[in-house]
Amino acid sequence: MTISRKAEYALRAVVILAAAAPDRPMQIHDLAESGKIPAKFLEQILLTLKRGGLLRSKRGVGGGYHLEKPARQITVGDIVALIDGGLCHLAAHGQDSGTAEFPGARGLRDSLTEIDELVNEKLASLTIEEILNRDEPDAMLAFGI
Amino acid sequence: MTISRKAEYALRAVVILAAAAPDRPMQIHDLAESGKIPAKFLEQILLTLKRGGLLRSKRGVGGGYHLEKPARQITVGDIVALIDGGLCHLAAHGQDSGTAEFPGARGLRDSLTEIDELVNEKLASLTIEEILNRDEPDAMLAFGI
DNA sequence: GTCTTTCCCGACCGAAATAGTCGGGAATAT
DNA sequence: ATATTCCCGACTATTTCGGTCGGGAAAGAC
Repeated sequence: MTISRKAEYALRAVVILAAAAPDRPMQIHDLAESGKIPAKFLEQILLTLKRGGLLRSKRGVGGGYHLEKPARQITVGDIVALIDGGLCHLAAHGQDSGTAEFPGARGLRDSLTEIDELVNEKLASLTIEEILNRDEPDAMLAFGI
Repeated sequence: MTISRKAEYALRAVVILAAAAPDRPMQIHDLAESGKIPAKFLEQILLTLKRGGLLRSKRGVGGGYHLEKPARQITVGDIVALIDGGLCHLAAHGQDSGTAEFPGARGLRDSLTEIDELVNEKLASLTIEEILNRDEPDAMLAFGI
């Protein structure tokens, strides 16, 4: 029913990276500290995000992670899909769930699917950039925009 | 991330009961068969729904379950809340999750909470009656309404 | 009464998912 | 060389999920 803790850690990490200087990579250690995320666990997560094409990494001294693409092109949906494997499903417990046929069965399936789609659309349209802008509503004003 | 199977069983059961004759109670056994739900598991579920005030039961010969109130006054949200204990939460992993403070933390929380609320509103406004009507879109026409 | 039907209800249980940890290896820079 | 940093598979502990089991208690039927 909930987004996994792992996915939430992933979101935190990406948000932090998006807020940081885009040229300087940030190390797992620092990221873990800022986000209060177990470092070794975060390692796994970042790797997944990297494999998913959201992050880029660099090894050795001065290495670390940074975003692969601009924050406006990364959505919460992307991240959750990578980490939790697929998006939210209220309906669809797969194979047999559709098998049961009783009066109202179709209506039930359809109704849940509809809500499903709503959530997934929302997650897919919510970008990291929006989240950041939301955090400091007057940030843009401060920059005279 | 998903609605639990238990909650889906509960939904099926209530939908079936709503579609059945409102005066004659229906037994666990029959309900289990119609909904393809493990009988003993269903027993647990129905009991919870009863304690939650959604169903009423009668023991002995000719006993069974029926709705406590009309289908239009029972929502999917009611059922999910009773069975899964609380509604959907994308955000809010409770105690410590709010503790982490980094740039974007608030925006992240707020964004997730907003989607949360959207889903919960949807679930809370979707009634069993609507589900049933949806199943047979022309049922009302058939009755000359 | 007593017998049958039906719900009531707590305890238990195996499998899977969750939430990590561990220990080393491979690049990269100094 | 050697320190730093990511890479990566294997392992583990805990919790949740999805049930099962076995008896008890009420309400009629006879």
